[in-house]
Amino acid sequence: MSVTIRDVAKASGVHISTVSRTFSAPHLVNPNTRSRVLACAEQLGYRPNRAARALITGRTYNIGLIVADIANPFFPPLIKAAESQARKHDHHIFVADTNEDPALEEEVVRALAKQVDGVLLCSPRMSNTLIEQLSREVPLVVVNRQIAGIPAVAMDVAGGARRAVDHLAGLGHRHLALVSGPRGSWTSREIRRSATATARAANAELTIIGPNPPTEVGGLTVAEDVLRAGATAVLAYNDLMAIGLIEGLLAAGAHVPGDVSVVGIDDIMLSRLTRPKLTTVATPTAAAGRAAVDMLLAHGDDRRTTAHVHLQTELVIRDSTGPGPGPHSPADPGDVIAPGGVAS
Amino acid sequence: MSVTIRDVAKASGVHISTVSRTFSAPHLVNPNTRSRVLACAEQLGYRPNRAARALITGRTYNIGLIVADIANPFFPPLIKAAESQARKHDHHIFVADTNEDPALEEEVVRALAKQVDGVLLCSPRMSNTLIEQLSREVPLVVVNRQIAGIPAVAMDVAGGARRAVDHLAGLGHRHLALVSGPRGSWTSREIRRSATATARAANAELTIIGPNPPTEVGGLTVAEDVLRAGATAVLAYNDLMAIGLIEGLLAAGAHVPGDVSVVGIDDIMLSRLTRPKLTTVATPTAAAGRAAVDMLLAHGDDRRTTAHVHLQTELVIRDSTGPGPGPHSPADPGDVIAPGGVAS
DNA sequence: GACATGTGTGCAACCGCTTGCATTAATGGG
DNA sequence: CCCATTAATGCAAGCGGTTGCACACATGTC
Repeated sequence: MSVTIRDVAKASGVHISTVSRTFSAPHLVNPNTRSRVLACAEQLGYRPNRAARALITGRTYNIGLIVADIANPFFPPLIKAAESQARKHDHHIFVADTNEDPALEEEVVRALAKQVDGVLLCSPRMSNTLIEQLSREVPLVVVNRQIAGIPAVAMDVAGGARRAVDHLAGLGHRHLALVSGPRGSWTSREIRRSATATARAANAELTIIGPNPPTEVGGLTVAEDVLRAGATAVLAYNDLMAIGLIEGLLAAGAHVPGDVSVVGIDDIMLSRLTRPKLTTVATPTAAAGRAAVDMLLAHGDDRRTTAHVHLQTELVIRDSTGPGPGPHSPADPGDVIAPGGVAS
Repeated sequence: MSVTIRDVAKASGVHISTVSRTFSAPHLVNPNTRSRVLACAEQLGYRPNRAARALITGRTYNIGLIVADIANPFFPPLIKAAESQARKHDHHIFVADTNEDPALEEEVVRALAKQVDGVLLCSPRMSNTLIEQLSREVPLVVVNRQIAGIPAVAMDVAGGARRAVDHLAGLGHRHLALVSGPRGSWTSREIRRSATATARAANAELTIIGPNPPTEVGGLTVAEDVLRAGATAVLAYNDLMAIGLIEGLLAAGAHVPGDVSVVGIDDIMLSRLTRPKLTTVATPTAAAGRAAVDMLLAHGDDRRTTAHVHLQTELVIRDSTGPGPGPHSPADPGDVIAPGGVAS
């Protein structure tokens, strides 16, 4: 069927081991022989079988990339960057979608383990202990998570959340809401921790709503909760939820940012295109994808140090945030702040 | 390092071939032996090495999925559906991004060929002859392309384009523009063919602008061309371009749909969220992903018939299209149709 | 009781490739 | 001219599995 090393050996009149060396250790073969072998290989269309090679070398030149939801716009830029970086190093990537299901994550890591040199676990939902255990079976790099002893690339969402809350408080909002993300998300915990501390420092009230599925629908369905809580500004776990939330608020008759300000996180492409344009915390997803691949591939060289890469985030102020009720025009209890009939 | 079939054999006191059969032909081994082997395997954490198995069986249980641009919102739902469907059949998928580069497509197919049972070529940009050639090296299914002898799943974009043009003509637009997609795209050719024929039948003028990169920027940059051409309605190759185009039109001072109506194709998630909401031709991307995987996996059974699956599209009318100048208020040559100072 | 039949297991070759070791030829030094 | 080096290649084992074949044993049949 397919052309193997034996065919090339036969065609060029050398032993298969010489053909093998021509490709994997060229300096060991005589230049003349080498070029003859290469010519034959070229002519026959020979391509080394990586799986066969991996069997003996232990290196597959494959990487596993596991994400919670491919269709979540946060991930495609990360996947794209990782794939591109991987191919620069002659690696291919398996992509698996775990549907936000921790059990599926474990299953997929194990299923992939034998065919990859390592796995990138992006925003994993499983427990730290399980991740530690898996990392003994296959090299792991986690993205958006921090676990002692596991190489990681994390984005500074805590700093982003702090700046977002400060921004809102600075606009005069005294009652904030945090629409949190899915259970098991390290990012969500970080945001919550940072937002809580920052709100307290700014002397603002913070209502936490969640956990919620990190989707547009997840945001849409909490619009009522936000209004009922009387918050005039909201930080959402991600842009998708923020956008859904805005839809929900508008549907309920509340204006954005007139009645309620909304900040998202991620700065997905979408966020520049909705109306109002979304104020959000930009996360460097492409850089994270590249960095994660680099760490995974470098990891073999130096098992002693487990690096933790930290990437900065940035608050991008657009049109979904505006001044709050402020001290001089306080929203009295009982005031209707939206045609939806919700009291602040 | 890793636990192999030999470890299990030793632990359960049988020959490796019996262990092998326990997993790949259970009916051939005595129930008692089988359960003993399974118990040992379980206890040792044994997992068959698929690459090793593939070496001898020729089945890798992997699929290659090649797309032009992962970050293009059209693809993620397709990838997600394909991945999910593949895993239902116990297959894993490699994802490769070719950056709209035909040469890279060829390279990637060849690089992946040995490690997969087949490749899904989504919206390929390379030539038919090259695809035919590659399909002799590895089972191929093409998505959004039709080539005799190659299994394909195609969406009825021609029908979609027809309905879109009819919609616009029906609104009274006499001068349409088609913002076409990238060179090498079958979809783009289909749209062009269908739009041209439909416009002629409707007795409307059609200006073709392109080829263009199928991105938001690609749409944005042709806004001026559209205005200069004097078209009052536009069909874009995809939603991303349509959205970029709308941005460009608004920036140039033209109203949408007041001055120019815009129709996209794909109905990506984004299109419901922009303002104005985009009128578009919805394509069944998830269904396409599933169907493509099914065809690839079924293909082995029945090499004689090369199926071509055809999926319907649907015109979704939202807010980016409106009445044209109509017969009673024609836009005279010289009329300024937009503050941008463009004559129709 | 001889014989075909079937069941469960072991043996060994093999998938495509790598690699330690042995072998041979060429080279240089004394 | 002999010996130690070095360079280039061949040989064969083995990576983790699968599978055709042979074998041993238990059954059922007449």
